[in-house]
Amino acid sequence: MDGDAFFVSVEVAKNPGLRGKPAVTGSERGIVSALSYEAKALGITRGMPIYQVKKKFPSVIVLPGDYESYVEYSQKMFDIVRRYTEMVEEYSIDECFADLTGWRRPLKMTYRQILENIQKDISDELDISVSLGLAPTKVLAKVASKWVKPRGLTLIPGKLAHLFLAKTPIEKIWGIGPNTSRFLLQKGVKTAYDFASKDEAWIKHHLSKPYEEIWTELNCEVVHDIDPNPKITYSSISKTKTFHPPSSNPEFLLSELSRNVESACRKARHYKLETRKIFYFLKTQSFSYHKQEVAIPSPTNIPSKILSYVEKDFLKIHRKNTLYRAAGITLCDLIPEKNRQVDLFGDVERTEKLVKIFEQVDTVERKFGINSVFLASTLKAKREKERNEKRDGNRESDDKNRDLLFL
DNA sequence: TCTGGGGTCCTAGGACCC
DNA sequence: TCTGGGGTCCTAGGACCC
Repeated sequence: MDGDAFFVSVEVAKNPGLRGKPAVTGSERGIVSALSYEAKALGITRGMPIYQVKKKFPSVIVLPGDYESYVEYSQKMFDIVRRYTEMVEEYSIDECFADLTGWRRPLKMTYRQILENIQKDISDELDISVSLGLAPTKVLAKVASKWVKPRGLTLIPGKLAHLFLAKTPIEKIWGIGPNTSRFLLQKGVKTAYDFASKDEAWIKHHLSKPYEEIWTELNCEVVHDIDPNPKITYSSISKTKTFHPPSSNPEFLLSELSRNVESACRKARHYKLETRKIFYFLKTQSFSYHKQEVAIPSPTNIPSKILSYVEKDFLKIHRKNTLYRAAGITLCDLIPEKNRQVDLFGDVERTEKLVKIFEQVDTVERKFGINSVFLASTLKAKREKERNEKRDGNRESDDKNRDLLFL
């Protein structure tokens, strides 16, 4: 199941006055995240810069993303699918896989009827539309769900798969990107059918495991099972922010990093994870990265600790007279908090104090909103963000009109 | 397409071990 | 000093997804 122009559909559901109009979301990011079918008809595409949309298509309604609503609708949408089977895997905010095997008899419906009911429930109750595809494997189900959009409902029985695959260009297959498509095209493989009909030895010889698995699934044999377990952990957490205008000011850049570190750590604490290795970078105007990796001696999710490592060799990556457009951080090598080990050479007492302080920060934020407490080193970045929001006329931050506290 | 933000998995090759 | 054979772990980087 795949939501149709999901973010925009939710905006329309929240504000029916938008229905039938060309609209896009993403003004807060500067590029189009999602677009209504009317906007698509005008020639707007995903990823198009917002300023271009405004200039070329002044009639288009440009909206900032409202992630909380999208999550809410997403959950309701998946809960509706769960009325028909518990085997639902939430794949992304607007997509899920569901295993309907064996449910025809208990539900007294054909597979088509089950899909029709899911589609109708979602439409009636949430006022958004989805496209559905039914097939013997995930890779084929993806083909099916994209076959007709919006409000599509496509069944691909294994025996008829070849008919669909013959009409599907190889680059449209889930997991086959531009690079592999180019390679396959050179080898004369143009359609998904060409690919699926190669023999196994050919696939093994030319490609790696993930592509072998796609090949198997295109041939109707299941490799990727449906996993109904909710995601409870991460192997990495990253936060990146592009700012404009670009800057070479080290204090400003550090404060942008500081803000990213804080928000990455907030997420890590929420999932009770600690990092053993961080990776941070500055992105230049020419889209190259000046990056640095640091091993953290004792795992942590405390921003001030991590920041001290960032500050230590920040100057190694920062070059004078270079304009940077973005800064980012990734917490890698995440392990569960309970495995915390004390750093023999670190300041144990201070660390324990910091842990307690940030427990309180989390409590304060739960009560007064995210960013009601932040590091002083983040201040510059905060000011910048507020200026931009004022300029762009976006929704104001939750932390407006509130006393600012910082450590 | 002048270009955001957040992830995952796989492979090759080096270091190191018995 | 020169030699065999087998295995694991880690890291960097590529490719892909939404």
